[in-house]
Amino acid sequence: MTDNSIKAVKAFFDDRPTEVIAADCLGRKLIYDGPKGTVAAYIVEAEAYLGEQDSTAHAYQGRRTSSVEPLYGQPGTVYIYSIHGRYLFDVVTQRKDVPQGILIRAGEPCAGIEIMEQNRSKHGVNLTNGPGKLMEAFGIHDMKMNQLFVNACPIRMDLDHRLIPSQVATGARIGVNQSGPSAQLPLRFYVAGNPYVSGMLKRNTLANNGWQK
DNA sequence: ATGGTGATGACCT
DNA sequence: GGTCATCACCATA
Repeated sequence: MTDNSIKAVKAFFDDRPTEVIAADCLGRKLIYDGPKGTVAAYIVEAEAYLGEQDSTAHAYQGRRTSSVEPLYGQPGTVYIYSIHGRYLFDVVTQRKDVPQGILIRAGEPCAGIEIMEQNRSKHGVNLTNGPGKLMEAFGIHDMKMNQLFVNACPIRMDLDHRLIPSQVATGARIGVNQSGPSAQLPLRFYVAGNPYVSGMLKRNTLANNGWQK
């Protein structure tokens, strides 16, 4: 976690539409330096949340309570929240006071798989094919990193080495409030055919897990 | 006291 | 393997 990588990550999460950033996260390596060792996964699914004008977003209509305050921080700020007794991991996009962000929903493990199996008591796709599962696999089960900064805390993104999806698929976001106007927007992005995408059916998986060769 | 951006296991095919 | 009802967790109010 050098100053350089902090700068790079901040630039990555700034100055582009949030949906572009979400799609560009696919294939990026998410790393966590935890107490049991280093674990990492290639991001295979991410969703964009467009803040004040997005009826599914925590900051809809400018809602600004202490719980959503991290969303108003610098690009690259970590926003962790709990739901259904799980912890979900977001990264803030856009400049300060523009409360947009992306939710990382799933990843393909690439390091520390034994640690993840231990943390999850599961194996295979069930390790990381959901937002809560991914965090549990990483061994993150509190909000200590909430409001910290990617690459300046034990969660890092490696922007130098990545996989390229053969095809990026889009769809409506999962589990969002259906009552508002934004519910059906195609702001969910995932690697087509990757078995670690949440809800991915076996019959729809592709060769090479949907990555370019 | 409340409710939500999930996950599980039972049951069916 | 796929579908669905049910679960209880914890942060916030």
